[in-house]
Amino acid sequence: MDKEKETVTGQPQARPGNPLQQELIDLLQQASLFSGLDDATVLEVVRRGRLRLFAAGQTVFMQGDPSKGLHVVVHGRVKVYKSSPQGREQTLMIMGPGEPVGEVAALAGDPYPASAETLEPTETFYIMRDAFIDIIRSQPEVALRLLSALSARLRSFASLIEDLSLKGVTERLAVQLLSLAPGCPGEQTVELDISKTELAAAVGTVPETLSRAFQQLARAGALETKGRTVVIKDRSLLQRLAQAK
Amino acid sequence: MDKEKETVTGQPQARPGNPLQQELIDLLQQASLFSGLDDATVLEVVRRGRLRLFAAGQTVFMQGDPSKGLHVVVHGRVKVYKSSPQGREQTLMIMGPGEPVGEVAALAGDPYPASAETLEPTETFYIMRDAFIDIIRSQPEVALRLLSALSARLRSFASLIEDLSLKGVTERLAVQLLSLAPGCPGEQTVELDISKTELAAAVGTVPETLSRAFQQLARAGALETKGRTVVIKDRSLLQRLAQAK
DNA sequence: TGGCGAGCTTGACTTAAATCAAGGTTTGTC
DNA sequence: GACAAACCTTGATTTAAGTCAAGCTCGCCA
Repeated sequence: MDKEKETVTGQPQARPGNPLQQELIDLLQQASLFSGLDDATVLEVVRRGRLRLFAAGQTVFMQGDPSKGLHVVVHGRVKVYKSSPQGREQTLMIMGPGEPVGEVAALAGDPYPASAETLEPTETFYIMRDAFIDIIRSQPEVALRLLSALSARLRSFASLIEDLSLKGVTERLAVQLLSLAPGCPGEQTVELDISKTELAAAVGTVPETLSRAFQQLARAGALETKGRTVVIKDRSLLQRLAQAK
Repeated sequence: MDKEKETVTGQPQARPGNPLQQELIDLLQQASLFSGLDDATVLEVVRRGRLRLFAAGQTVFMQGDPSKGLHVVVHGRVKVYKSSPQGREQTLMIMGPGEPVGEVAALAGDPYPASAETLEPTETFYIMRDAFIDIIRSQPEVALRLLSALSARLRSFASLIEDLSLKGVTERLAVQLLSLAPGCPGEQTVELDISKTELAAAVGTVPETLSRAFQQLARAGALETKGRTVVIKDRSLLQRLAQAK
């Protein structure tokens, strides 16, 4: 697996614009940022951006890099994270198809406040900063949608802060698992879509501690695990275990 | 000091509109959310909101309350925080004059994701949700300003997450102190504008641990403290001590 | 001015979680 | 199908930070 990094300025691949434009328009209309806009507007957006391809594990941007534009994930997944000099990482969010990445930096023109890398082969639609600013200025609908995307993110950051500060690792893991499992009562099987090492970074801990947290939840009777498969045996118990320590 | 709490629905005080309108317009034009707007627009905003007065330590809203509108701090300060059942608190941010409070909930119409209380006697300008939505729809400028306010907040939340997850208490305290002190080199005196107990909640710890963190910084020669006065003796050392543990 | 109380500090102790080290398991590749 | 490389788990140890319990300091009010 080629893990060679690539700076923001490099262009992994740019597809020719014309034959695929309709496909792209369709894709962007799925994205919450642009959905519900008329074709002409989306066409304008498409004209001003381009597709970029990334291999699995490739860096999309690094914290501190100057921001030149923003990405909308077309398919694949992008992890946004902070890392310490000692090599520990805290995942801030994992963005999937339709979700924007790097828009905060693009808005302000500041350097990226965090790093981003792909978790799997990923394609993004990339819009340069100036074009993006034009679009939100001329399309109030887009600005409103962006506002609601940022609000949602603020809420999720606030609860991550709460959990990191006021809860223990086991509680945070329980929270995370509950958010992955769509929430019907009774037994329920969840297939993790990331490695446990990645899950540890998302929960804010190291793999060893994550492993012990899984043990604790299993010993309590809330779940069972086998590899990446998690069987939630007692959702309401798990909910109780997710409360502050 | 009357510490009696008051729900969001209660109205602490509503000033009569007319004679003070010009004063209010001036105040709002200072607020980053509305600055640079023409008088007519601001007048429209003023018409659709009202002033509210809060005593020191009074609850502005509680996490989970239904959100009815948003506040812009006119004077005083409001602390936004999360709290655990065990009574520990994590401060998310402290908002001063001109800054909006509760706008994320107001935008989405969701319950407040955190609680807020005043740190001192405070006056806010309060706009009901519907009026606020109207304003951002009809005033793209306001939407853009709100976007930049939310972006700034996201950046600060992201770095709080990073610090909580990847740094120790002493490092976080150093970060906090650096952000309070405007940043010229050489010796510098900072007067804390909150109690050390409040500072502990902002740094994400308890007063006992905060006290020991101050000791450590003092023993290292970075600063000296006396009551609420902090003398930064070696700013560059403090910056080094603020790096990840 | 004296005393009361909140806020702050200090010390001893406990607990949670990171680190270190090693062994086992899965996965993917040739 | 065998091997290597990640990935994951387990145990032992260390360290950071929270808790508990006093005692102190300072500002405020009677």
